[in-house]
Amino acid sequence: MAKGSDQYSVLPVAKAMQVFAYVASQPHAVTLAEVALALSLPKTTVFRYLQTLSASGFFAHDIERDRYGVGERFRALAQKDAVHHSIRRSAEAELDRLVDGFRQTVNLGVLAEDEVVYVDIREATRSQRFQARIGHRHPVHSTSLGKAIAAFLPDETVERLILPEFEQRTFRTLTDPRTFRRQVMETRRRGFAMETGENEDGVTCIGVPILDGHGFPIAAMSLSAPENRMRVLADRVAEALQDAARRITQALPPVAPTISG
Amino acid sequence: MAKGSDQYSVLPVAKAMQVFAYVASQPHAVTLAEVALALSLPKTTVFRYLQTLSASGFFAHDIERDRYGVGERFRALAQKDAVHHSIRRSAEAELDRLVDGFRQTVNLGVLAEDEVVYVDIREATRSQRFQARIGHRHPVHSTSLGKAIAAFLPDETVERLILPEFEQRTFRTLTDPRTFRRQVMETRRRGFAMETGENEDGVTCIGVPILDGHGFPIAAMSLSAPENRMRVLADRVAEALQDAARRITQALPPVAPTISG
DNA sequence: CATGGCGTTTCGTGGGACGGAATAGTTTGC
DNA sequence: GCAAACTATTCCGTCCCACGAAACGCCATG
Repeated sequence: MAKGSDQYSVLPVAKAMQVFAYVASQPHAVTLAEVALALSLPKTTVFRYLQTLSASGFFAHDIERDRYGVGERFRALAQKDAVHHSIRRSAEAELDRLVDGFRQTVNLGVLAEDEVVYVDIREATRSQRFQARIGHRHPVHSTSLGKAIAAFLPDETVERLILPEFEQRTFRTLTDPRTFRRQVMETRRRGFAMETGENEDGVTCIGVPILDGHGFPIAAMSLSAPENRMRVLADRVAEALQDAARRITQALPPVAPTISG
Repeated sequence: MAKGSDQYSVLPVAKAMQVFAYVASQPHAVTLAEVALALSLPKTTVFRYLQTLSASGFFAHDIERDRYGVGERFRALAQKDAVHHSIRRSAEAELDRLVDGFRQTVNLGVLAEDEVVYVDIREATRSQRFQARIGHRHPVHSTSLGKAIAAFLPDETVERLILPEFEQRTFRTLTDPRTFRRQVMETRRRGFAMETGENEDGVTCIGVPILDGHGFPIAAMSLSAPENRMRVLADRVAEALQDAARRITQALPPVAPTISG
């Protein structure tokens, strides 16, 4: 039970987290007095933390019984994190294997707010000048990650992703919705997506979806290489990516419920 | 996004929870600058919160990449809460049904640190003088809840529950380990546990285990009544409890992984 | 070599977190 | 049925420490 006195720790926050941990770990909804006693904190202080945590939706205050429990906001966050975490965790080993095998940059991405978010990136070289960074967002239509995911989404969802104005990121970016639809069909058929300098000049990508147990594309994985390099590697890369994606699907925890759409 | 300025809110805590929510909702590990920008908070402040949350184990600080993500402590809590929550939630309707049907107090309990913890209680009458309260703990050997759970636990675990000195709560409490073992066998055979004034004078209980998909007793449910009342009801109560428990098992989310033993 | 972006550290200030004590409201127990 | 004991809530004065601007140092970038 570290006191959290690490130079920069904010005491109210550290103590509130103690309260948080206690409440979340109990099998039952708790009372103010119980928490104060268990943590040896003044009840006024605990009272304020409970109020604060309830006000922000992390706790639920059952007025009737005057008891505090974990709230839906917390559960929603936990659920979201669990999904993301299991994706990253299951993909780890395969990303390493790919970067070792091809000596090229490998990306893991998910769809969020209709954009591709880079979630993990393994660089082969130090010259990362043109690479994306973790957390960066790129359009769906200009990336192999985006195309790979879109291809395995229900048609309605794909239509929603089609913006009136697709951003022209390079002179090669395909901005015509009809072209996009055709590529989606093509990707769905052959199982992997391609992108040649449409997102970043001189860089080519091959991407594959990562499907959950229900066949839903919860993420995608891509390998990017300079155009001339990729010309040689393409076939082997496509093969390797698809194999890796299959193994990741296997490694995923059984039936991630994905409660909220 | 309520500011959480509800009279008693502690600002540092409220803001730290904003940080918490942001980090947990992102699919990727985040940087200090990203959080500060996203939440429009001064980076010094965010820095301190991230430090505090990392120090307390809720966040994991990846020093290598200087990124913050959700930590294992948080996941463990979330997991624990999810299990407890799903038990309570699945049992709710059945508890109500039982209390309505028999007009007697109904209890829901789980095992924690080798004791029975009351997790939900529905009182039929106002005279709650002798009843347990939510969060209270009673011994395994003197309650029908405890016996019901013990009966469906692996033998090794049952042995661990047997203390050198079983507490004598009433003059009827059975304190002999051999008697306890015999009752456990008996309970396992017939599917429900009985307890007559062994925990509280004049009160008799019948308890049944609530099993998860693997047949593991994750909780138990009991109905308590005055001895003379129970004499009449016993058969019907045992029947009803077992039916209810079966339905709760059905209502439980598919395969609660129960990651940690 | 210069520039910008980042995380870390410092520091002085003032607001607000703190907790004891008083209040109010409810249950317990005789 | 009244007193005692418990609870959650409110009040208030003190003093601490959370705050955030600014400075610093460290890579990367170009």
